[in-house]
This record gives sequence, C-alpha cells and structure tokens, in this order.
Amino acid sequence: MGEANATRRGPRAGAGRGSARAAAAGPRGIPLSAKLQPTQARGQDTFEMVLATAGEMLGHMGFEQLTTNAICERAGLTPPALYRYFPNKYAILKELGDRLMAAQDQVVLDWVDQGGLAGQTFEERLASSLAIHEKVIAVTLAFPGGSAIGRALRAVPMLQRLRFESRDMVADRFYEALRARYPNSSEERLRVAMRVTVELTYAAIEMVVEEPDRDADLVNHEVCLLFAKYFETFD
Amino acid sequence: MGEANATRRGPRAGAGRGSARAAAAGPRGIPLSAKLQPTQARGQDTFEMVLATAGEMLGHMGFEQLTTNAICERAGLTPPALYRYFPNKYAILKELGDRLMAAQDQVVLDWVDQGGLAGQTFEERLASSLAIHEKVIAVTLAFPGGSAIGRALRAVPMLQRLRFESRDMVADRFYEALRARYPNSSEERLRVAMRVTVELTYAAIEMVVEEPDRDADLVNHEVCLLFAKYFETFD
DNA sequence: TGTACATCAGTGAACGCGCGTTCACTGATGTAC
DNA sequence: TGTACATCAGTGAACGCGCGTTCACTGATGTAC
Repeated sequence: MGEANATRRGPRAGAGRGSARAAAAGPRGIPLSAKLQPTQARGQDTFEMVLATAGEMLGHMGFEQLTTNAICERAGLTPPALYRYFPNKYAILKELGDRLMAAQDQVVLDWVDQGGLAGQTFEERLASSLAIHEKVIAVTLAFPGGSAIGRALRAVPMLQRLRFESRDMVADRFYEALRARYPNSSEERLRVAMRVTVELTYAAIEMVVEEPDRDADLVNHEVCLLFAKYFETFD
Repeated sequence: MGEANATRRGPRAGAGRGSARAAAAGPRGIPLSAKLQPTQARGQDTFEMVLATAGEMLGHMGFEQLTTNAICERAGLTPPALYRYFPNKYAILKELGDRLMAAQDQVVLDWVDQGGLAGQTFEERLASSLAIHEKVIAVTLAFPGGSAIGRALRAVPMLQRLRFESRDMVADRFYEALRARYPNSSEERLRVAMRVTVELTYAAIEMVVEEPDRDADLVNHEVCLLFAKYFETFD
C-alpha cells in the first residue's frame, strides 16, 4: 500500500508551482493565501478557531516554535481540517498579521480623519498624539499574540513586505492630512518625514509592548514630545 | 546495535538540565553558550568558519530556514564538528548577534568618547549625529548577514534580552555623557529619553538597512533632525 | 414537505523527509621526560 | 631530539522524532424538484 500511495502521489508533488495559485505565492514560491474560503458556518468557525488558537499560542512561544500540528492539537482539530483553509503556517501568520495591522491602521486612520493631526497648539498636538499612541498600544495588547505577531512581521521576510505596505499607506494618509498645512515643505521631504514618523512610531509602540511594565507612560510621553518637536520643523 | 545504542544513550538524555551548563541556558532551558572553546588554531578556524558561513547564509534566507546541517554542508564540515562548539543554531545566532552588537556599540561608544554628543551648535550636533548614523549603517551592511541578524535579535525571544542589554548599556553611556550638560532635567526623564533615543535610532538604522536603495540619505537626514530637535527639550 | 443528490467539512491514519543529534572511531597536535 | 602518551579536532554513518502533508473515507449541510 505504501508504494501504491507513493506512485499515486507522484503527479501531485509540487502542486501549486506554476499553477493558478502561484499568483499568490511568496518570494520562494510558498503560497500564502488561504486555499479555500469556508462557505458554511461550521467552516467559518474552524477558520477562526485556527487563527484564535495560533494567536493564543504565539503569546507563549516564538513563531518559530509554532507548528501546524500543535495548532491542530490545541484547537481540537485534525490536520486536514487546517490544511483545507491554510496551505502552511505562514498563511496563518499572514492572516494574523493582516488583521493586527488592519486593527492598528483603523484606529490610526480614524484618528487622522477626526483631525488627530490638526491640533493648533503644541500642547494640543502633544495630547492628541499621546492619545493615539495609547490607543494603538491598547489594540496591540488586546490582540491575542499581538507582540509576537508584530515580531513575526519584522522577522519573516515574506511578511515584511506587508508591513512596509501598511506603513507606507498610513504614511501617505499622514502626508495628505498635512500637505495643506505645510505648503513650504517639499513633497519629497514631507513624504519621507511621514514614513520616518510612522516607522519610528511603530518602533516606539513595540518598545512599550515588549517591555510593558517598564515606564510605559514615561516612554510614551517622551516619544510624543519627540514627534511634536519634529513637526515644528515643517513649514 | 540500534538497541544497544539506544540504551547507552539513555543516561545522556537531557544532559545540561540541572548540570553546570544550566547557568548559561536560555528561557526554555536551551543552552546558548558555546560548548567548548577551541584551543588549537585548527579549532579556531572551524569555529570562525561556522560563524562566517552562517552569517553569509543569513544574507540569502531568513533565520528560520537556517539549519545546522545546511551550515555544515556549505562550510565543508560534518555535523559533529559544529556540535563540538555550538549546542544548537541559537548559540550560533547568539554569537553572531553578540558580535554585530559589539561592532555597532563600539563605533557608537567611540563616538561618544570623542565628544559626539558634545556639539555646541545645533548644526554641529546635527552633523555629528549624521556621521554616526552613517557609520553604524556601514558597519551593519559590512557585517555578513547583518540585517538578518538584526531581525533575529528582535524576533527570537532568547536573543531579545541581549538586544535590550546592549541598548540599555549604550543608553547609560549617553546619559553619563549628557548628565552634566542638562543639570535641570531629572535623572529619570533623561534616562528614559536616552533609552528612547537609542531604541529609535536603531529602528531608523534598520529601516535604512532593510530598504537600502530607498532614500537612505533623506531618511538619515530627517532622523537626525528629529533627534537634534528633541535634544533641545533638555535643559 | 419530503426525498435525492451535490457539495462542504472534517476524520483517522499514515507517509516521507530532513532536522537535530549522537555514536565509535581516526587523525592531528601538543607535551613530558 | 626523539619517543610515548594525552588531549584536541574532526569523520562517516546512522538514529529517532516530529513536522508538513496527503490519502480514502464518513458525516453534515444545502438545494432542486
């Protein structure tokens, strides 16, 4: 039987390479996107269960130690149930990363839309920036495995691109929100400045999230002061 | 023979747990420190060969894909030669991380000792900070696998501590260099400020290193301007 | 409203591969007298 | 200065484990008439 299976498996080896799914493949040809979207409620539950379990496990371990088998065991599923929706663990990480970034981006973009960057006085801007910092930190801490997912987004080459895209998108929104306010700063400078601002803001947030019991409020305050002063260089 | 080996291996299982080496063990009991220091020139060469090969490989792949067997194959060694000096791949990453951080720290501390933080005018300080930024970036890019090692230092929980220690050490040196200059700022605030400065500086450097062909000079300039303005808040 | 059929969802069991690791051993280097 | 011995360094070959993955199958849900 073993041999029969082996020969029958033959033509399937490397499935996905060059196939329709290749469009969603990562750098090394590893497909990242979900294989199938569940259509029934039961399938949806399973899909979410995998993500919730993986997120929870990432709270206790590095993403390296995370394995599909372990997720299944903990979630009370069998591996084929997981493989029905996710081709591999990176697809799970990608989905978690997408969701974490979407959750973070949403509070930030809402904040921008509600005039978060439009404070008139220095103190106003400082307070506004402090508020969004704390909100993003809260969102990240509330997200199961949030800090580990954040780390994975930096460390896994194929997820890094997603992080850059999210950051650049937020930076573009910052740019648009501030363009009119600082008519004498060049577009080039203002765009780079916003990219730096967003990237360093996220780094500062990670700093607080990774060492949570260590002066979080003081760090937040200094970081916001830092950016408030920096924004005074635009004109 | 297989059985005889199995029984003979028995007492060795879990060696290191509770033994003398446990002192150097990581969070989950995984020992990190080198097993044996080579005493002869030949051993030194092997030790360095492992590190050089691992660093080189990290330039092409994420640290997850890095395996001890693959390092050996590429280095032209057999696994037991590697295991003579390194208990696992994390010990290799740790050694590389130590060396990268030592190389970075050295240029930074030399810069501090040579008055890098002591510029009198705003322009002087800006230029000085730009110089050290570029130097650290150059050191990182010149280090084989530098950017991947930097990522591993963030992502691997057991290496993260080393990164924090290095950062705090540099921040303390910054504090000491500036203490006298800003007598009216509280120790607490100045220490936190230095920690934030160093952390965000490294984040900015990683940003440039990870996306090297993208406005590196503009980013550097903005980042240095950012910190120069921030330093004006001390008194 | 009930039956027949198609599709969706998940199971039990196993597979192959390669990773980390170790064994008994050979060869190279250093050292005591 | 040469020999004997101890220690250091590295080899060839294999092991067990567990990870990712797949198979043929059963059960659950939805739908057409």
